[in-house]
Amino acid sequence: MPNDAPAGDIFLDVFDQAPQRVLAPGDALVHAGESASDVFNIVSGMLMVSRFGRDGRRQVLGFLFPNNFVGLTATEKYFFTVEAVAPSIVASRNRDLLTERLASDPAAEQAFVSMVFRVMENLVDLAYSLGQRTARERLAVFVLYLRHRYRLSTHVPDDDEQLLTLELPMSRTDIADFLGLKKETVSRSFSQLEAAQMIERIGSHRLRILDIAGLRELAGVDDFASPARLESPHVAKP
Amino acid sequence: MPNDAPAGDIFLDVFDQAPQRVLAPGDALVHAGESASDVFNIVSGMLMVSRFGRDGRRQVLGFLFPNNFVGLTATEKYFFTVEAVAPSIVASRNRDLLTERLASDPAAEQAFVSMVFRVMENLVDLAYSLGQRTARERLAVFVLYLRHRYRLSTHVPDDDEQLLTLELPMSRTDIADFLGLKKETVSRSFSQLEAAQMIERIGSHRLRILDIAGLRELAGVDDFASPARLESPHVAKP
DNA sequence: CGAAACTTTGAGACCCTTCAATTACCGTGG
DNA sequence: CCACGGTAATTGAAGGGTCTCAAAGTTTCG
Repeated sequence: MPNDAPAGDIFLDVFDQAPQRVLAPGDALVHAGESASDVFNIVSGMLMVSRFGRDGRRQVLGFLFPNNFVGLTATEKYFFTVEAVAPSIVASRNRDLLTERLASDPAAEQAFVSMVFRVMENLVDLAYSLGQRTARERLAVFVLYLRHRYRLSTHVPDDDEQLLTLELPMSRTDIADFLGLKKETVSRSFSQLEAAQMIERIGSHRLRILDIAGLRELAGVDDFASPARLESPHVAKP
Repeated sequence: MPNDAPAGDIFLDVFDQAPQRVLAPGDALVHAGESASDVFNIVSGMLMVSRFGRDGRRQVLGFLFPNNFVGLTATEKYFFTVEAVAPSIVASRNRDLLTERLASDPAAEQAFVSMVFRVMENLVDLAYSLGQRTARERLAVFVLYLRHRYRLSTHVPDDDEQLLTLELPMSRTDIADFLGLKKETVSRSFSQLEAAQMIERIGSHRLRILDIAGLRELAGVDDFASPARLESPHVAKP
């Protein structure tokens, strides 16, 4: 599941000195249907969470950055797949260890629950994008989303210059399956954002943000996080 | 947030003898942006959870049935709106009461967390529908979703005859905003399902399922719940 | 350096949307 | 109980955005 990682995810200390795994792009960390006995924490790199339909269609649910947790599930089996999109290192622990940690420390439990809610809000944002936004808008949101996640993961100030250059280790197909589009549409939409002077492509896996205000305007959000969360219009009953 | 209600949501006992509110269709229970100091439980009727964009676009996130909980949020403000779509009765409690209940009873806490994960899985299903399915498929899923939720809410056996007749108290626009479509498309897709002998419309707010196998085939799921959760194909790395 | 894979761009088709008109539903009042 | 008016739902026709199919260009990596 997608997942933010603000400072205080203290429960992540269960991964201190945990065994680590090295993943190459394309390597799977968990397959849907597998037993969910282990939980994970991203040490470095980038991973992708997705859900498959029986006919092979795929919805990417989010991307995972360093200090993001993997292992949310209601049942004892994962119903989503997690795989690396960039070379990555992942720490793993038995789920029971986490469960004990949470049970014995209310602050950790609290931090965990709060993380779960952040994941849920990310899913709500994704649903809003998929259901309501156009292709160009979705891509603008995506760029801001990546920037936001890089910022959380690096703890760099929000206006830092280096956040204007973004790495895109995933393929166009991955982006397409995240945004509910086809890869050709993703390419075309990138071209349009570039023509509008909002971004500049640097090769095919890096871009530079030229007009963040324009992107925010197009996306309809100030930051990626919390669009329309503070106040909003709603259907008036005459 | 959408929400299933299997038997053991024992934490709902905090709503015993709680004050109740009566809502008419269109009445809001919570507005996005409002303080989240209260939590709620649906006693009867049907409500709808939605998220608004600043330009007025709306994504409906789910529908709420009796014994569904309202009040999930990471922050102290709600970022979604909940309103009645049918005449409803809702019980309310101060959030602190629930917090104490959960803190003092591990079983209740466990049940609560499990409910949160179910909500999350519903959001994942929604994202999959919005991103990957066609209009007709989405509507087929919607019909099965309603049936599934009615079943959970009534505790009637899965093959019960009465689950073949469904009430649709919400408007076509509500359905459209749930499925990421326009109301005309919803109408047309209903017509197509009817022409395909899968459903029969009875007035505009009731329908009868004629071919549940066909709907499941079209939706790509056996039941509404857990499509592709058990096992799934996934991208092979050549 | 060269081949394979990925990305971009183009042209045409299709599905959903938009705009518009008709029909059905439903609450109100006679 | 029926007539009426307003709102919601359905259906039709035309348009637009995204998808499909195809080819050219670029990147990556052995």
